Amino acid sequence: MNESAAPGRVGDVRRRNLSLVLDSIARTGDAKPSRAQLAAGTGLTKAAVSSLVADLVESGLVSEVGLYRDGERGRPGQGLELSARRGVVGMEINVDYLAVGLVDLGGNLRFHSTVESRNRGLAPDKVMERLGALTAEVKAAAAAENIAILGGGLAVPGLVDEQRNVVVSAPNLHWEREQLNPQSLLEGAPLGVRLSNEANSAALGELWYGAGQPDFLYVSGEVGVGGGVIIASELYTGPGGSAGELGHIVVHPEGPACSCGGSGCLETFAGQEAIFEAAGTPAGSLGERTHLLLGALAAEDPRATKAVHDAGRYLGIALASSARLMDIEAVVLGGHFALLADWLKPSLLSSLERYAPGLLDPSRLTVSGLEHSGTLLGAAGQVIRSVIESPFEFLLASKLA
Amino acid sequence: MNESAAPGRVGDVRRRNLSLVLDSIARTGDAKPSRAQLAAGTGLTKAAVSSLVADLVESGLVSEVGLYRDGERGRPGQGLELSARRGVVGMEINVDYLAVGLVDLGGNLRFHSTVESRNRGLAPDKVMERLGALTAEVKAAAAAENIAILGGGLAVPGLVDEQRNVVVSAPNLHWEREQLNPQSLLEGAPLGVRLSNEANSAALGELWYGAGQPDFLYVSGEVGVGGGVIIASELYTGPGGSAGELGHIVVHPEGPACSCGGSGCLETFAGQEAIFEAAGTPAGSLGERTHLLLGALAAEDPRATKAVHDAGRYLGIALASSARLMDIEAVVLGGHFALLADWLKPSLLSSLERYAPGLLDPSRLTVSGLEHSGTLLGAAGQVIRSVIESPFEFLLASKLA
DNA sequence: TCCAATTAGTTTTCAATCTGAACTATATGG
DNA sequence: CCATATAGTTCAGATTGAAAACTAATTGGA
Repeated sequence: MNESAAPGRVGDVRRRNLSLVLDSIARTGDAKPSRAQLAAGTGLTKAAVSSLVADLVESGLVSEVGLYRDGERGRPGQGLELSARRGVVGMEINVDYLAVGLVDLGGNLRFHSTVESRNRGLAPDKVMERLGALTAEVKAAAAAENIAILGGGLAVPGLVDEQRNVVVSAPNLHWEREQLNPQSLLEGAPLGVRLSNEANSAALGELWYGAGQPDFLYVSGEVGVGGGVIIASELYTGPGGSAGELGHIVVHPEGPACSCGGSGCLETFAGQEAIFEAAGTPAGSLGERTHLLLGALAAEDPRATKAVHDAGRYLGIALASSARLMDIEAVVLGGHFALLADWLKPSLLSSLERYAPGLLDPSRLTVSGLEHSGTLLGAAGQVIRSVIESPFEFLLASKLA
Repeated sequence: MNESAAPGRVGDVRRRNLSLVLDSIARTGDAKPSRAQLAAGTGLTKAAVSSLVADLVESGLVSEVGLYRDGERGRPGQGLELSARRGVVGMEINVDYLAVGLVDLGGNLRFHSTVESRNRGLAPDKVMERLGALTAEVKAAAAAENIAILGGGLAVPGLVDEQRNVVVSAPNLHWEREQLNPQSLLEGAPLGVRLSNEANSAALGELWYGAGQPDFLYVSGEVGVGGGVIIASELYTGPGGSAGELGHIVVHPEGPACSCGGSGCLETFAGQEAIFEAAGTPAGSLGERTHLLLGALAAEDPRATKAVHDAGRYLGIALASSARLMDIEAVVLGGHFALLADWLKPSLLSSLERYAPGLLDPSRLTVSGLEHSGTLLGAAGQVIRSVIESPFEFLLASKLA
């Protein structure tokens, strides 16, 4: 007999409805709904909502925030919101910097700190030590604002094994199969720390806290070219968890060799390194080179202009193929593609028009507005969403404690 | 307040468990499980399984098939199976032929008939009329075997709007926005007739009735190059329902114009027409040209060999990009790629190794064994699966009748 | 032949959970 | 100050699966 899914129990109904109510509160956001409004919005009876909300309030996930009035007759409702006294820490390790932030359950970035750190080639232990110093700042800020830290999310620029806390491969950090211990950054946080991929987290940040649309491809141009695929408001990770590798789509059969072992990959035409080299930007720190490149573009330097133009053309080819294959109708540019968007977009759009006419409406090619905090918000948001999607487990744990 | 998902009701538990039990019976297949075995397999109690099975038997979906013995002590169990007296009709409209089949709930193809029909450019009404004549044969066969027809699935080589029964675009039939009335083919069938895409149906047929694996990309080389993406044992259709368009991945930036309006698409290198032309196969019917091409390959004709070799090379590029983007680790070749597999595979594999080394294990590039019946099985299977996934609705309907 | 052992399946009691209706609580406005 | 309106709670009733006790059917050995 094949293994099957778990059987439905009567108690599952409550699990689902707890999540439904919590999600309703989260999505209503600033409007701070009453129990009666939740009943109307979810289709549950007032009786059921009252009982569910009682559990959520008792666990501390939801707070009552005074009476709700809108000038009409009748008894006023009690406004409800996700507790502003519970937070999750977002953390990011990138090639040239470390960043941390504190996000409350409502998705507000309550504290934020970034430090430059040349992490390329540095041992994971060393990087984690530096990150630990930064998280100490977050803990202090949380204590000062009386926010309990429930857990954390740590984003890294590479392929991760979330279950085992292993960075399988982060070529731009020169990390291969590195075992991390992210829990150590937040001892005692009940939900622990979840490791995630930087491009995926940025895509989720964009989904939940940025220009949310249910379906889009997020393109992350950091040192590598990464991508995050959002379908029906969920991250598509593929069977093995590494979907969205836009940087290694083949855009020219006779293209140069790529660090991945293949050849003709998008990254060899549109990665940061490739653009800097084609533009003739001298070696230096990322910040310096970016500054120089933007300056050259502003001065209409022909070499820099052509470099970015070509990158846009090949990015257009990769997006045309991706959009056809995955049926994607919207694209959000992040990372250095966001910085270069003004110079990149014309050739990108004309390339899309040449290789997949009519497929992608130009108005649906947008630039991320979250900048670097998108990754932090997404990394923390994954933990927040996991609570919203299964609050029952959280209630159990908080009842025991 | 945002619209939310439907609230959980106590009755949902039974919906889910009915499906769980039915699915368990379906997956156990020829082993014909007893109630006690189902209880062990699903995690439900014997009492619950008995009650659920009683409903399923009453509705006619499940039959008891005598006592189950395996030489051990104790009371023998009643074997259960999906009823062999209920069936679904699979139907296929393709460029050069029409096909119908009768599939019982257990997935057995009980009757099968194909006729040549040059449908390219023919009006949908005319084609549906011919198909109607063919379905009459199926109805007669079903009556003779005392099988009640529950519904049907109709696969066409194009993009469909399943909800509205519209063929949005089937370039190889020269159909654009054609409204069909598939229900008319099976008047009175309680589940109606579901319209679907041919490549997607073939992929699902492969999943359910062929070399089932939970994750793979099915490549359908009919007149166009189509694809079906199976992730976690489900068809991935994308937000708009048209994912898997492998034929229009850009494999060469300077490639020729494609019928889709783009250029450099895989279809211009590896579509049937492109291969026939490159191989120098003279014009004629599909059957004749295929026969000639296979003959030329067997005779090691250099032009034919090179044509197929090149097609394999570009197919490899498309698969490398797809595998990277969607994290796919297995590929099943169908349609004319299955026929050409012996000559295609070498260049395809070396191309994969060049553009995405190590990504796809050569042993996971396989050829479909279902041949043309895969599409029929998949088209019918979608209706069968819809019953297995929500039997509650079916029970309700059969109780009213 | 007959009974202990074993396995299949049913019946009964109980707890969880939602619905629906009746009820209480708290506001507005004439 | 009371009619009206809206928010929220309480309680009986229905559905459902779990758990345990029960009945049914078969084998094998005394």
